[in-house]
Amino acid sequence: MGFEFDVILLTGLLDFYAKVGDLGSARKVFVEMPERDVIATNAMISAFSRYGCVEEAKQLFENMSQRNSASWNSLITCYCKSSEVHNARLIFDRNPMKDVVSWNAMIDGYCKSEQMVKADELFVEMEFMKNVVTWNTMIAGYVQCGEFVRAINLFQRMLSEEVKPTEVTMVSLLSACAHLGALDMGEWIHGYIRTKKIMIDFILGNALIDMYFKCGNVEAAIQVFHGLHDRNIFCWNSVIIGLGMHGYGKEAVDAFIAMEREGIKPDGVTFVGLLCSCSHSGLVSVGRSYFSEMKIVYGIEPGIEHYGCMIDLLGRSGCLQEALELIKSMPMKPNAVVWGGLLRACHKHKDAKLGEQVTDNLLSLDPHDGGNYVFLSNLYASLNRWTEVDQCRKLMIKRGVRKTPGCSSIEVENIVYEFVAGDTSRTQINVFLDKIVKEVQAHGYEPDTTTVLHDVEDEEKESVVRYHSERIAVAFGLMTMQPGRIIRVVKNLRTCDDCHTFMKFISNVYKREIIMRDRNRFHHFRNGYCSCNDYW
DNA sequence: TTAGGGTTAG
Repeated sequence: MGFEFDVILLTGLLDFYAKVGDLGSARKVFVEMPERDVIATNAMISAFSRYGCVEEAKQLFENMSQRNSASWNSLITCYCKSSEVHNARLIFDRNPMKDVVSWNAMIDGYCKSEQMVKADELFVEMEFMKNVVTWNTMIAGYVQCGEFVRAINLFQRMLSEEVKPTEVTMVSLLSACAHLGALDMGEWIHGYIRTKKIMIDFILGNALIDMYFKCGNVEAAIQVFHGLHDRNIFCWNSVIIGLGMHGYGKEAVDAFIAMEREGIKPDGVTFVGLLCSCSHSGLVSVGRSYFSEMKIVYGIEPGIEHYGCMIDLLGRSGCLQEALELIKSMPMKPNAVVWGGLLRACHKHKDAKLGEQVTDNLLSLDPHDGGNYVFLSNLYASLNRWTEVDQCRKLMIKRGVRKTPGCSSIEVENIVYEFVAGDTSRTQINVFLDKIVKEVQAHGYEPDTTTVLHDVEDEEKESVVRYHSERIAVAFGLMTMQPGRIIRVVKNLRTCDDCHTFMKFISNVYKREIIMRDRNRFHHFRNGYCSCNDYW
């Protein structure tokens, strides 16, 4: 009795040390235990696994005279966590007492290393052994790999096989909806959570808030936030980031103040959200002062991402020199994002001299990002420097750099439709789009010729800009959606000036609200105006 | 003692 009690107690202590980050003490407890049973040894293996000490875990495992299934599973997890999926598989295959946990651990290992084909092979092989964790692992895996539609499809299969989803399932699905901008689907999941009375904890609450913001429904996001019993730093951060990306800079700052009042300490992510919010709303002095307070008042050392926000904030508002000085004063080496922010600012404020200087740095750091070349090319184009535009294009061809194709999606009746720039195969939509162009031209819209070079590497420049993906998506929305319904479009890149103007005209001429999420932020078009005040 | 979920800069 005494021995058992000791072992259980000491194992608990070992586990406690491991979980609070003190591997040394955990190991000491283990070594000094008078006797060690399987459970204690498994706990030690898990502790090693937590800290990536694969060799120690393996040694301990190999020396065990007796093992239970948890021993095998702990080692599988250990290899997976250290990205040694191949070794995990060797243990998995050797394991004589495979249970559902072994399979799930192995599937998760494949998911985390983005080997979804292998994960799916095991998933299929499991047949009736699958439990809800298996399904959750696969769904989360697809989300982590960016295969959002697959994740949703798998969920539908899960329902058809009558497996009862859990709050974990919901979190992954909401994350998929947030990425896709699939509001209808997100709302359906919220409804499902309510009818099935699924507990809304921190994580699920945060997933809902994030989904509503990223799908363009600010009010619903705020409502969920206020409905939560408890809010942790993730929830506050999502609110600050969400408000900022919709252009509610002042409200984001207010949220930050409210958060402090509630006694929650901001972290690095909070400041990314806060500075970014200031940047989108042109709150230059507020942003400057929060940046300077970060370390002194809040004890948070600014990271490269915070410098990135500041350079964007300063550059966008026209303080190009100050932005450059800040880059020079950074304690770390500036990366492509930092230089990219300044390049965009040079483009906006038509400073070709600084733009060239910045580009040298940028292209040496990130020679394969097509977007950078496009931006430089646009900068030259806006200054009528066509020789340089041409050189830029040739350089891209020489280096084999391709611009990411523009892609927009729109959700109609629960189905997400995707459109790619320059797609002229959908004749009906394009005919309709041409009609829209004529209509808004009659109301004063003039196509901006400088953005014709937005897609420098494409031969069919004309048709590409005429059929930028967001235009096709909006045309499709106007064709298929009931009058008065908000058109919501998600684009993978930043929208160009010309499309931005075009959307403003449509919102006025067709009396339609358009909410567009681009790579950077949200644009709410209504009555000929955009919520970003043309500042983006 | 073993498996699944959340926020972040161009």
